[in-house]
Amino acid sequence: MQQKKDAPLRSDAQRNRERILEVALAELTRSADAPLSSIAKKAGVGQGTFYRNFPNRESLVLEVYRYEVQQVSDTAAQLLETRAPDQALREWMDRLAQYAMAKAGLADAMRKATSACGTLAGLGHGPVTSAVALLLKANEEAGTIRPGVTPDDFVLAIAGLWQIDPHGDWHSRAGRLLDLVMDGLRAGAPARHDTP
Amino acid sequence: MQQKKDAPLRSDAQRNRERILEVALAELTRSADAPLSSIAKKAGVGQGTFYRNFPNRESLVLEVYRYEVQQVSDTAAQLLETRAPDQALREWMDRLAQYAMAKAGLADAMRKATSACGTLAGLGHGPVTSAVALLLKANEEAGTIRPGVTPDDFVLAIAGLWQIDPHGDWHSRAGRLLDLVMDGLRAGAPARHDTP
DNA sequence: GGCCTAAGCGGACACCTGTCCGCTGACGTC
DNA sequence: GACGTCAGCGGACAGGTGTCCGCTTAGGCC
Repeated sequence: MQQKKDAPLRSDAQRNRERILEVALAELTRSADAPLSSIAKKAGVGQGTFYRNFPNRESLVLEVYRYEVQQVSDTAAQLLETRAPDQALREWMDRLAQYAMAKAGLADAMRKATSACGTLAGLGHGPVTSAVALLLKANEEAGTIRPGVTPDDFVLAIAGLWQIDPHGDWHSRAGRLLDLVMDGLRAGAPARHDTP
Repeated sequence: MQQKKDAPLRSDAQRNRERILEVALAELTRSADAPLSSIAKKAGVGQGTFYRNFPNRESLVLEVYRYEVQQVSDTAAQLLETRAPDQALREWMDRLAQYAMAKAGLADAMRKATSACGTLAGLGHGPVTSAVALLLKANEEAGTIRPGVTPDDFVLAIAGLWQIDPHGDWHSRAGRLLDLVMDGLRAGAPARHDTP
């Protein structure tokens, strides 16, 4: 299906793109701010080729970690199946934080992508947005959060995540932040949240 | 008093610094991402001089807008005199947002400063931190917010502010974010918030 | 198999940030 | 007012991002 967009790629172009991603994964894992030019060189392509495939660092990082991002996004639906909506949401945020901290440079890319087009359109209106929308909808319907919260609101609210230093005690800092956000979302919820 | 730190500056150095700030205000107002090198050139100083005074973009921006930042910070105390603590806090956030949006590049500098040293130490542990601490303390004592919130927590919570595009309808987006944060802070407050 | 053509290549280049270091001139001393 | 010294100067430079454009070559066509 998405072949429609990939098919027109010439075979050598395809190979180049994959080689870049391969090298990028290795280099970015080694150092989150590895020079793009060196990635291009190690992949054996020119600057031009590189930048035609990935106009900037975020787009590269986002693509490199696309699989991971997809996974996190998919988690949303799974959590909703086994948890109360609000617990699912809270837990999903934790996973998101975990990934952001684990994958060097991902948080940064997320941040830039968030502020990119003024809103989270930067994420290509991608899987993350869908996941957030899903979770918010489930919670709104269950009456566990205030009505009317948009994915955009949500992404802004957790923006602090992308600023947390992955070294240091990110876990505690992120936890406090997410608890606070969660409480904010709960405020004004129609349903009493004294779930037994 | 603070002469202690300024006095050792040689007269010509002092003049240079001021000329840089002067030019920077003009250039940054014109375009938030004016090249630092061009600011240096227009101020008639070398790169070295420039960077010795301001090691990076944020430090320049923060200094250029220091007066404004100081003003916002001072507002905290004033608001506390005439408003209930929680209203003072909420209103202060609004002012902060307003300044961040009005002064091109300030938000960016704030963001970088925030994530700089892992925590908000980047702000030089400056007036903003003090203002936040003051507001939080007043609210905690009044029982209008949950106890134990640190300035660091707060700054992380409002991090979304620095991502909002100053064009577009920042006012609405910021308002929604800050309302949410405020509700989050209120959650778990010891006092009923039906202040008469 | 040779040819055509445009998709794709890749390196030179423009521009920016931040560093380094030999030189200069401000200011205390006499 | 001459002088020595070191704080401060400033421009060259290293390194990174992103752009541009003449050349190459994959792949359809005859």
